[in-house]
Amino acid sequence: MADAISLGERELDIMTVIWAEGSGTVEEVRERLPDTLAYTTVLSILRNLEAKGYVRHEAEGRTHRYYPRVRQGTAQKSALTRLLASLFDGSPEALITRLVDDHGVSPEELQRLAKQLGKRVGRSSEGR
Amino acid sequence: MADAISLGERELDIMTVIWAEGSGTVEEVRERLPDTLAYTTVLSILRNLEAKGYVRHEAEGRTHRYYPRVRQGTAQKSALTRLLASLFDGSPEALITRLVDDHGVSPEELQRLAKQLGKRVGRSSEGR
DNA sequence: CCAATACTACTAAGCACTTAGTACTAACTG
DNA sequence: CAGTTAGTACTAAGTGCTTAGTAGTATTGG
Repeated sequence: MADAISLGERELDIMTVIWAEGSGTVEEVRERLPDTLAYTTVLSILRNLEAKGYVRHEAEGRTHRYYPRVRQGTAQKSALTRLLASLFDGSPEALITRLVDDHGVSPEELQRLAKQLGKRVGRSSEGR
Repeated sequence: MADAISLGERELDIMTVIWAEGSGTVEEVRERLPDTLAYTTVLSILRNLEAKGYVRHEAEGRTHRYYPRVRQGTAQKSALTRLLASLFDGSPEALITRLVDDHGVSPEELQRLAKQLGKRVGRSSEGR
């Protein structure tokens, strides 16, 4: 698991904004966060994320614009791998069963989704 | 989310043993952990878990035997809820798609699972 | 040019989880 | 019954994430 992505809660909030918008300055990110944080807090977290290699920045006038260096899909994969290993004994089926039982996914929807996914071609492992 | 369960990595390791075995003394848990930890470390974590209400203990001779007070299913639900909200925009479909793309679940298996789940009756949110 | 403004860099404190040592207590053994 | 052993309680230090303040730098307007 060379590139396992591990994010704290706030870090994830911020990455979510960056992923959704494609990029962002400190102020732009700050505005879009679900909770109000100090400018310097957002900056600190962005710098941490940069130190971990999850974002990079470019100077834009006198401000810095931050860009993602990892894809959301990669983070999703990492998080799912961790969750499967830790709580579901590595069984995706157990996880899906729980989605059906607890998260409002009906077997009918699941079937529809299965058909739809079956039609797609050669996408067996995207991620990178 | 009244009963959201939040566990650290080691705490989860230990809960996993307790769930799998049904109960355990400090030493029993320690033996079954994936990594080697000091006896006192395992005890500390169990006591933390007890303080959070996730396990309880009974005296057994001169040792303590720890029992789960929350079900693994409850922890699975909490973890999935958190993951869905944080990385999948609340979309179970997006999560399942990622399982298919990255975790070796074929659309055929998914379809089989959907059928199987469809046959079950009235289990909309059970747990064990 | 100088002051105001808009940022970034540096620093640090708080919290939760992890880890484990030391001290204490109860039970068994010779 | 005293020493050894097994186990728990108490204490504390380390780490990483979160949060934000203060100081410094660069741009811009008068």
